[in-house]
Amino acid sequence: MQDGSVLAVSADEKTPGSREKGLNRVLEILEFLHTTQRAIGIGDLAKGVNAPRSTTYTLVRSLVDAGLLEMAGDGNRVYFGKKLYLYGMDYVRGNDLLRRGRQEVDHLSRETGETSELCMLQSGRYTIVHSSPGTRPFRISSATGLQIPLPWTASGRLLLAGLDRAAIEAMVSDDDLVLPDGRKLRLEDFIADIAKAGVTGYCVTSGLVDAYTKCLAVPVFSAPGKVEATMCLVVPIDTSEERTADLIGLLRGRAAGLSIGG
Amino acid sequence: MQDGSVLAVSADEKTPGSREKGLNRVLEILEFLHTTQRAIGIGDLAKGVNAPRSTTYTLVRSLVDAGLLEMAGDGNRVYFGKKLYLYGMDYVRGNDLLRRGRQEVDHLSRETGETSELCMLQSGRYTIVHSSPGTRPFRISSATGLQIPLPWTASGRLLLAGLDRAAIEAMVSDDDLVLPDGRKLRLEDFIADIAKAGVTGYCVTSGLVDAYTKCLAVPVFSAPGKVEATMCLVVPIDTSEERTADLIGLLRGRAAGLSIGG
DNA sequence: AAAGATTGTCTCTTACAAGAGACGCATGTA
DNA sequence: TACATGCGTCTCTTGTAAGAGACAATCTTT
Repeated sequence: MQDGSVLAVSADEKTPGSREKGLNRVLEILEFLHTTQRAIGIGDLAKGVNAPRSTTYTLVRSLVDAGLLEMAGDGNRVYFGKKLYLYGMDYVRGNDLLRRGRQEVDHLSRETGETSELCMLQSGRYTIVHSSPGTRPFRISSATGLQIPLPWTASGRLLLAGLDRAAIEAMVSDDDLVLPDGRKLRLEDFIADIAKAGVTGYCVTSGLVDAYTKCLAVPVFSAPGKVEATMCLVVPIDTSEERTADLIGLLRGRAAGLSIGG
Repeated sequence: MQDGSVLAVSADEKTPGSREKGLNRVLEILEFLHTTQRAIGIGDLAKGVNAPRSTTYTLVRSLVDAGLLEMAGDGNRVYFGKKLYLYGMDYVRGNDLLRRGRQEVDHLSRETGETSELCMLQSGRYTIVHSSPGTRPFRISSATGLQIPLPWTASGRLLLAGLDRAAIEAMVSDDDLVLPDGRKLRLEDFIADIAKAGVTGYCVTSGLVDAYTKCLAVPVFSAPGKVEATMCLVVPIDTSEERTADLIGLLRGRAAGLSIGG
């Protein structure tokens, strides 16, 4: 059985006299910096990942030497380093879908004026991989790279299309089914949504993450039947039926262009 | 007394019964993938970084679980993962200079038709952080992220401007002074070049990396006197004096726009 | 079909890194 | 002048992860 608990950052403290593996500490550090989105002092970093100060200093030094982290302006703060940027560019280069998807998303948001996003599964969770803000006065933006429970989003329903019931259950925890406003989704309904989305080839959700927006998503295939990513538009919840349909049509066309044998 | 020997990838084998730290192995793995620029089998990866197979399997599993690496299409090859891309984007977001520099470079290459690059120091070595190919029939391209000895480039001379003699010597090994064609640069000449570049505010080198190109570089400052990056154009070696001067003027203007109090 | 190479998993040992904590040096604040 | 708080470095111990190597299961080659 898969042990899903990668990076159980805080939470437990199982064995009292247990030491944490250095690599795991590093992974936690990176993840922590990703959430803070800013340079942070090493002391605070140690607190943040709940690691001993001495260990943290050692690890940070290694990472800085390697260029994965950099000391930020002041002198005693750290943040991501150039190496990570370079590796990230390597990833983009080796990944046609991401490269073209980014362009398509930028293009879509300019064309429609709506916020547009490219989403993928990332270690079992929904992730906004690239987003381009719309031209509307109010910005509907979720941070790139943010991990969001799958049931909260239209894309989540598409990304799970094709998986069997057991696989879906394994990816969705009970907490995930609780929406930001406190409502609880029924697992049955979610699974039904997924099935429906798989058939219709698109998905629209209204007022799930917040009360003012509607999310229109379509799948991007990496192989027939395999949903690799989704493209979505985040529009005001009162967008007309007609415009919604138009936008979905547009999305589907573009997604088809991205897909490989869809 | 900085111990420069991070990632002494191959080379020594000092203590016979010595074990390598997991984190270092990971750093080597990442660096190796960066050089190969493609997905690679775990067995080959182990060979490539000269690590035991069992260890490599364990580490790769951790990294894949964490999303830093991904199993590539076939199923038994690995390459960089989405997480690294996300971290890289975080780096870009937190780094005004890089963000604006990338745009400027893209713009410059479109405007001049020449290959344009943004370069920075990366753990003591010259690194092409972003490059945009020119429109010339022959492409002069060095891979992004490639680490090149400082003395081979015009940018290298500018990046070291402001450092004292000792600091320069510490950053340049004897091997670095040997050019690709076998000629050996004198350290004195290199240091003199640096001083001159610091005063004139630009640097031109001809036929250093290869016999057909000339490199025009200007510094980008992050603080008065502190060279954070360089922008450069790679042009045919027979480019006229006049056009060269024009291009340098253009570069200087753009670099000034990027600099913060320069 | 036998021999060889490769792949993924597992076990066991011991070299060594994670961590506790002390230390000196800066700050800040009573 | 004392007292507290945070930073960076260092030392020493011990729990544990790196690594050697055996294993069965595929694929290639001959």
